[in-house]
Amino acid sequence: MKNELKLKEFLPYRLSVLSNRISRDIARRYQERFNLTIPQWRVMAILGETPGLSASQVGEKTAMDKVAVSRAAAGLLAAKFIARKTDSADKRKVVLSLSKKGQAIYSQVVPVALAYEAAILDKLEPQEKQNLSKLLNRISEIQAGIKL
Amino acid sequence: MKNELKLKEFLPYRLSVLSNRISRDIARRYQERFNLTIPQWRVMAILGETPGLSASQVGEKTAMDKVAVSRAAAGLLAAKFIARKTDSADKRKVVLSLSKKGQAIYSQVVPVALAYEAAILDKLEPQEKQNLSKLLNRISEIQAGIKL
DNA sequence: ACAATTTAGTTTCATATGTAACCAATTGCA
DNA sequence: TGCAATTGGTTACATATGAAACTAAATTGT
Repeated sequence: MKNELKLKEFLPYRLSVLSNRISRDIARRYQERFNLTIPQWRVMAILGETPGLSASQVGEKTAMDKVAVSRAAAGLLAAKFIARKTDSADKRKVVLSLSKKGQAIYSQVVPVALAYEAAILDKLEPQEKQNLSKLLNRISEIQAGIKL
Repeated sequence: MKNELKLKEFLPYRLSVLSNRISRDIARRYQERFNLTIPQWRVMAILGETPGLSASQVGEKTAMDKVAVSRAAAGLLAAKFIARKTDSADKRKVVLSLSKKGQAIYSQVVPVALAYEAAILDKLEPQEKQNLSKLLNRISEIQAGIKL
């Protein structure tokens, strides 16, 4: 059993540093070109995939808590990138979808996002990409199973 | 060329969600048991490995910016977990090292950190662990090379 | 030797984020 | 029914974080 800690080799640290670098990098692109924060973009991304979700469904799909969704939606609404109407069947719910304007932005942002991802993935072998994807899934499952 | 975005399959998103879950999980442990934030723990971790670093050296090694280091150090100093003295040769510099008390905490936190990591790594095959490590290094290098 | 620049670190201010309190609508069930 | 508990969402407050201004010390160039 190892009993010494080397930060550079510590998995949570390595993941965190890598992920934060990538997120900052992407955040800057979204910010500069489209004036979107990451949470805002996530909400748009999920609405672009699946329009007409309620705020809480957006939360589930994006792994954002409801406050974050609410705030992102408020910003997107102010920019008129999304529309928001209360569900007629359940008046607590709020149904979100991209506006015309939002769709236009969405279709501009998607290529930027995919290009960034491709800048990384294109340098990996097919086999490596597959390993990566499997490992991320495996680790996510394992993590979800860790008891406090 | 792919022209559609599925958030669940988007590498930066997957990395970010996984990394944030792990960080939150660990942060809670450090917080509850030792009253340490993640930046504070990182500073302690690096000082535990390499005592006597200056604040900026700590920043380099931990991938924290100087403001974060300064704040973490202030908190650790208040808790008397580290000592801080200005370098006699260069009086701008501040040399940090764990105090007795800090060392005691350090030796308690290390096993918690390693246990968390082991909870994940022990479920992977040796081959998978190796792949994971290589992939993280590869992607970090690739990321560092992406031009804005 | 000394003004201009750079470096180390801290402080300030503005923004982001998380937790908890809150409001309103719905559901459960006595 | 009718009222307690739950759910969806927003608001308020307290803390965290990042960018930029600032202070002090060291270095550079003349």
